[in-house]
Amino acid sequence: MKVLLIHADYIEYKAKSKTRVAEEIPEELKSQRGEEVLVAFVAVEKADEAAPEEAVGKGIEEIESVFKEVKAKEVMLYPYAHLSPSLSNPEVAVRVFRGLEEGLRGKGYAVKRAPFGWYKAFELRCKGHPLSELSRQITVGEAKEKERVSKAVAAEKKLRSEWYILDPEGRLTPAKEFDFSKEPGLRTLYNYETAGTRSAAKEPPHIKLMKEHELVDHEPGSDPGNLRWYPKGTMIKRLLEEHVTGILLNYGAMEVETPIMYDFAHPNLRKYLDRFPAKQYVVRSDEKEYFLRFAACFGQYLMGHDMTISYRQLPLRLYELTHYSFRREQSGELSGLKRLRTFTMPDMHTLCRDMDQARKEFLNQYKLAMGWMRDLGVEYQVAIRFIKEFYEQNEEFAKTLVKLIGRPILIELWEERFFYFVMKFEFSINDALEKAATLSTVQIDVENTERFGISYVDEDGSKKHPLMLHASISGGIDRNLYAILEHEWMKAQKGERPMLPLWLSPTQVRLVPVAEEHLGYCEGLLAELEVQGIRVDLDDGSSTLEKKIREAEMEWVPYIAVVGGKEIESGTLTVRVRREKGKQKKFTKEELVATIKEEVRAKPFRRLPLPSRLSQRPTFR
RNA sequence: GCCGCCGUAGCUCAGUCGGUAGAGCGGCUGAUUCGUAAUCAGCAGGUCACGGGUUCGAUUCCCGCCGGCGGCUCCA
Repeated sequence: MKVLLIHADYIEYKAKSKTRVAEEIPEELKSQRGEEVLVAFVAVEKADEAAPEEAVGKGIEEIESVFKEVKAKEVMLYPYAHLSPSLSNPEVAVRVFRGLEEGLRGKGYAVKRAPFGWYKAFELRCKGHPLSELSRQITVGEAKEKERVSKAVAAEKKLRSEWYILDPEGRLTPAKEFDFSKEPGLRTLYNYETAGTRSAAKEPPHIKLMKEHELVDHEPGSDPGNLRWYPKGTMIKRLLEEHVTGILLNYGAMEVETPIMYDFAHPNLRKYLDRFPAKQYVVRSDEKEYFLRFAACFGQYLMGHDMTISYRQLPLRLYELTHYSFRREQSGELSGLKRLRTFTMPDMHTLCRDMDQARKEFLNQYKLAMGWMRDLGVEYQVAIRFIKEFYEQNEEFAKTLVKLIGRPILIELWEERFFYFVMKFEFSINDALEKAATLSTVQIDVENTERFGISYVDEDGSKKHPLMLHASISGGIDRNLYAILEHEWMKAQKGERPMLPLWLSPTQVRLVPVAEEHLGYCEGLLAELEVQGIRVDLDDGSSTLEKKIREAEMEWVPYIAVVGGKEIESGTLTVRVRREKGKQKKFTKEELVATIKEEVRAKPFRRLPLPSRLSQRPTFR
C-alpha cells in the first residue's frame, strides 16, 4: 500500500463520473470539503491482497502518527490509484478503505472519505511546512520497509557537510582553523553560510537606490516579488541580458525558447517534482493544472529527450534566457531585487560524454563566469561544493580552480549525495548587510539525463546517458543589479562616488548649457554624440547651472559637460568626470567619444531609454 | 508561512493625548539667463493604505485585511 500524506489548509473534491470499478455512493459523498486536514492519498496494491487486515492496521498506525505530529483537525481518505503501478483488485481495495475509515473513526478521529472508483476533481492547499508532505510505503509480510521523504530529512542530510578553505598554494584547511584576518569577504561568506547573520535589522540599501533612481519599484497590483521596471531599469536589465546571451552564443551555445508552464501530470516531470517540495505557481487551463517553471531545465530536458545526438556532437549546449523563471518563495523571504518570485536568469545545459569532458567544460564556464563578474565591477567570493568522495577524486581539479582565482576559496564537502549534482561552484557577493547572495553557478549533474531519458549514441553504437552541466553564468539578472547597487552604496559609505558601470549608465554624457543662448549649440553636440553611439542627453530646463549639475551628480551621470561661450569659442568640452571625483577635464569631442568607447568596449549598446531633452521626461514616482 | 515594526500630498517626512491635516522637494504659473552640488515668488495637490467596530465624532483607539521591511524558516 502506498500512502501520500498532505497536511492541507483545505481539500475539496467533486465526483465527476464513474469508472468501471466505481462503488455506489450516497449523495453526500459526491462532494466534500475538509479543513485543517490531513489528506491521505492511498493506493492499495497487489501485495496487500495477501493480508488486507495487516495493511489496514499498519496504514492506521502511519496516518495516526502523522496526524498527531502535524496536529490536523480531520483526516480525508482519498483513493488515489496513480501512486502505484500494481494495484490490487477493487474488492480488496474497497475493503481496505472501509477498514481504514472505520479504524480511524474508532480511535476517535474525524474522518472523511472520498469515493472509490470515481473520476474526481479536487483542489487542496498544502501547508508547505516540513512535515506537510510525506509518503509512506506500507508492506505486509516480513519486509517492513518504511520510506519517508520530507523536507525535514532533506535538510538534515544537507547539514551533514564539512567546511574548508582552499588556498592558491593548494592547502586545504578546516574553515574553523583558517586565519580570516586577510580575507574579510571570505569570512563574511563563511559566517553567512554556516551561522546565518547576526547583523542589525536594516533595510538593504539597494531598495532605496532602485527607487530613487527610477530603475525598479514594487508593484502593489501584482503578487509580491513581481516588480515594475522603469525605462532606465529596463535598459540596464536588457543590456545585462544581451551581454550574457552574447557571451554564451559566442561560446557555442544554441539558443532555444521553451514554454514557461508544464503539466503536473507529465510522468518525467512528476518524478522530478516529487523530489522537491512544492514551490510553484499553479496555472489552470480547463481541467488541467500546470506549474510555472522555476528554471529552463524542464523545457530543455524535454527537448533533449527528443534529440538524436552522436558522441561526435558533444559537448552540446542549449541556452535560454529564462524570461521568466518563477519560484513561489515564502513571502517573508522576499527582499528587493535579491529574492523575487519572478525573475530572469540565463540557463545553459551542456551535455558531456564523460567526466573528462565535463571537467573541461566546467573549467571553461568557470572562466566565463569570472569574466562576467569582472564586467559587473563588483567584488565576489568563491565557494565550491562537492560530494566528499568526488572531491577526493578531483583534488587537482579543485586546485586548478582556486589558482585561477588567486585567493582562498570556501569548500563545502557533503557526506552523501542528496542533490543531483556531484560538484558546483558559486560566485557570490556580500551585500551592505554582510549577507551573501549567489550570482554565477555551474553544477555537474549525474542524474537527470537518465531520469529524463536524454541519451547519445556512443562510438560503439550503444546508447548512453551523458553528464549534464547546469550553468547560470550571471545568475539572476535582477540579482546582478542588486549586487551592483549594494556595491556602489558601500563605495559611497567609504567616501567614493557611486556610479553604474559606464556600459550600464542610462545617461553617459549630460550636456548642460550655461545659459539659454547656448542651447542651440548643445542641440548640435547632442546630435553629433548620439550618432557616435553615446547615450547623451541635454538639460534644457530653466533652473540654474548649479542646480543642473547637482541633479546630474545625484543621478550618477558619469560625464557632465558644461557648455558655454568658452566651449563654443574653443570647440572643446569641459567635463566633470565622475570616476575621477568630479574633476574637470578638457576634451575635444573626438577624445570624449574615444574615451567612452574604450571604456565600454565589447559591451552591448542600447540607445538612451528616455527622451534626450530633460524637459520632455516624466517623473515615474 | 510564523513573529515584530511600518504605511499621512507624486517623493521624503512632521502632526493630531479622538474634533476630518502641515513642511520641504517635485509639478504648474511668473520673474531671473546664471560658469560647476539647491535663484525667488505665487498656485494646485490628501477618503491620513483598505474594510469593519467602539464613539456624538476615528487619520488617531480596537479587530481584520492588503502592501513593505526585518527576524525565523527557506534559498533545486
